[in-house]
Amino acid sequence: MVAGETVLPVGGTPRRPADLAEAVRELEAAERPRWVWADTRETYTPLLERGVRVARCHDVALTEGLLLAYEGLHGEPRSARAAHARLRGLPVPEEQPSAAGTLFAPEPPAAEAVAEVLADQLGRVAALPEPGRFRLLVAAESAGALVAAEMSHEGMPWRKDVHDALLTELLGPRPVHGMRPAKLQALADEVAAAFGHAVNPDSVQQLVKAFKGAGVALKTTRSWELKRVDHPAVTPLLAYKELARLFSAHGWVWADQWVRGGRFRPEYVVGGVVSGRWATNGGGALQIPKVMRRVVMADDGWALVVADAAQLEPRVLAAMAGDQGLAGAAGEIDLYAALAQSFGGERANAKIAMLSAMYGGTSGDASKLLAVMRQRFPKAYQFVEDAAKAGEEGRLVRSWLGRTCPPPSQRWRELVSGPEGGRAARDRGRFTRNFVVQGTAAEWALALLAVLRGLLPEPARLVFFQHDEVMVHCPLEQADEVIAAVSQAAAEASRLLFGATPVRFPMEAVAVGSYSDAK
DNA sequence: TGACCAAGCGCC
DNA sequence: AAAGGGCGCTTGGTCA
Repeated sequence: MVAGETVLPVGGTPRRPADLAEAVRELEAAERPRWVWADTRETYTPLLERGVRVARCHDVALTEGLLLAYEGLHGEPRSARAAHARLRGLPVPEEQPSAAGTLFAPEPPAAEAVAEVLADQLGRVAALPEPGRFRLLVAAESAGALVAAEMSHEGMPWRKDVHDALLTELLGPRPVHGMRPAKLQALADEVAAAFGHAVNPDSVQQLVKAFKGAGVALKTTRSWELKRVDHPAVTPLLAYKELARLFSAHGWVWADQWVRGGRFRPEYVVGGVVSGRWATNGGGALQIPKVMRRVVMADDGWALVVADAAQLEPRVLAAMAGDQGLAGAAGEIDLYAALAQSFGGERANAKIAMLSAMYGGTSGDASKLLAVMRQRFPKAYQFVEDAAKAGEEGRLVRSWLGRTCPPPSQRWRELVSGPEGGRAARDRGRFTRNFVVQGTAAEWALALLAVLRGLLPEPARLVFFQHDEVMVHCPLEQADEVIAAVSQAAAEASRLLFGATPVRFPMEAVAVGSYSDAK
């Protein structure tokens, strides 16, 4: 083991065994400790490659990030090295943007340094007003890091042959490098023909110019704006845009880069979004077009169990705000239907009211419906209004477990006191209004993942997670057990976050052969 | 040539 | 079904 490698069980002595993976395997089997390490992906991935899995960990860097954000220091370097330097009053090293981009990765911090930072972190958590909630957040975030590393290792089943057939059907056969596929080229030619001259449909400038020449003034070439234009180029152009995106973002080149051995292996970035949602680094795993779902197929004799949390955000709001009326509606499977009677019997209006409250919408009937919401569900209404007000005033807001939004930038402070200040304030108000809901929904989903991971029978594996949706790949005969595990995990996640609440969090799972059959 | 930005659109 | 917030990614285009 390299000197300075940092793996230690909580309460134990730092260990530097000759064979790290074997040592972890043995200790895990004997004691099931909560492993502490500087960075889960770095340390856990090599363990997974040796077939070693662990149940629990404490990720020092992720925890530091959560604590710094809580302390109003969002964006400060959060690595274990940086945390240790801060603790010792030494100069804090710059955050490495990405290990891949650097020739010489910084030396990992010594186990003793990690132990010091851990002790400091536990102390900072204990001093918080709600230490129990924050501990749950730290545990969930760390469990998420385990899941992320495991999902990258396992990969999502991806049938390259089906993918190729789909692309060929939609675009024509794979073209030689640098050329457009036949159907894409045909659409580009149609666009050009409609204008009577050559136009590159990928160039905004050329398109705006061409439309101008045809007597059509466009502000943008967004598809919703094009749809309102009466010109023969519009239909082929819209078709072109849709297919061009498939070709460039999820086409053959993408597959060559990201799909190996029948698996798509993206790198997930835990806590990559300020609200606590995950991001991905390359591969666009969270933006797989719906039309491509048919390419995700279970292995022979296996099934995909797919589940998404229904109407998660309004349920989260109902539980957080402690609004009795709303919580009652959130006790039903269809929350919006249960709200309909409060909004003139219109389910659609109930939905607009809820979404406008959570996102700060103002369009159409929103203000009228919000007035109803304010009167019928005052605590829920007040909850998001308070979050918005805090944001507008430059204050911080926190999720249910304590994830904290970034403070306003210096630029924002300048803007707010200027002539356009109202706009900037309202923008931040919408952000913080949404943050408290989206952030809490994200931590509910993390808790679900953490629990579900522990309930899955061997050899079932989590293979995909997208904000409020999970996918498990398992042998056919385990499908029923996995489906039950999903709803059990949803119930447990709800209990962990909110204790006894009338709010239900339905998560109905289905077993399918192909992802496209899940909805 | 590479770095950077804006537009546009995919997902939740 | 919208509305809103959050992202990643590709292309074209500009600038040094």
